[in-house]
Amino acid sequence: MNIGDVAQRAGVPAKTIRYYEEIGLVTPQRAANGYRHFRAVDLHKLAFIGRARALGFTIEDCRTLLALYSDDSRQSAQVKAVAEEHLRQIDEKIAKLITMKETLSALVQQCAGDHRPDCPILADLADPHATQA
Amino acid sequence: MNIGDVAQRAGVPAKTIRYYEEIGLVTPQRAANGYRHFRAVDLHKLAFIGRARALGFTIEDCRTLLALYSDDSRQSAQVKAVAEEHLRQIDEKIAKLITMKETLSALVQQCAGDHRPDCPILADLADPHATQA
DNA sequence: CATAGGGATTCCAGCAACTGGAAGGTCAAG
DNA sequence: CTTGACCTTCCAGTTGCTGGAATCCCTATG
Repeated sequence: MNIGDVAQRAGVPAKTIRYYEEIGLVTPQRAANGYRHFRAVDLHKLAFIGRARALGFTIEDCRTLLALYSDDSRQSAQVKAVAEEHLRQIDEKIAKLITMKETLSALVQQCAGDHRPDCPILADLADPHATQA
Repeated sequence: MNIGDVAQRAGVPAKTIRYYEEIGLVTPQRAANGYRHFRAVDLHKLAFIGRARALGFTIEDCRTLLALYSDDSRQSAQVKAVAEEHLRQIDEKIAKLITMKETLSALVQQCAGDHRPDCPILADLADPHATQA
């Protein structure tokens, strides 16, 4: 299969696949004409990576997960550890975003949003301690 | 004030302040010795930016917000629009992260996390449709 | 007055993970 | 033989800094 096919089937852009090759995540063979030639195992690997990325794993995590995947002597605890650490980071991000959301939506609600210049959002950014309720 | 003072008071690293100058967010004066010289207004601006960044606004948003802030003829609706758009993006990110979290934590819960190689996390990444309950 | 320290300066490089675009080679169909 | 859809490489840009090297400046102390 050529890169276009794999891209479509794995749901990963061709550009991204080339990038993955560049950083050594995948190593497709080459045809005589210089085209990359992907076998079923490459496709499978790319789909794996695609799903891992969709779950927010970093590229380095993907590398680790792929290594574990093809390591018969792995222990599921190793995989779980990677996933749990990632889960922690997701939780952190969510917490941060929710804090932002709360602060910001409170300000947005206080803002008239009309033609007048007075704006509690700007007022808070300018000086949060002077925020007139 | 020199950059170190401003950094401390505005809660923005000196490196970052230099970067902000480079991209034209702030334009401190220069002393005879080449040192950046910050006035109260610069400090205020940097604190403003710092707070906006803490709320997750992009640098471009900061530029817009600063422009609105110093525009007497602004309409609060303009500010509100920027904030609401940002809020939408925060919501999107949260939603994405929560989806990830749900999927991933379900997998993590199914994983024994012991010395054996069998792992539903890897199994799902390898082939989500074959996931054996 | 020499020097040591704690600032400050510039510039270059790198992070993460792509993405866009230019310039060109290849292949199958009509 | 040409057209159009692929493919190739390489370079640059994205976002928002951050680290480090080499060098300069200022103040205080011995």
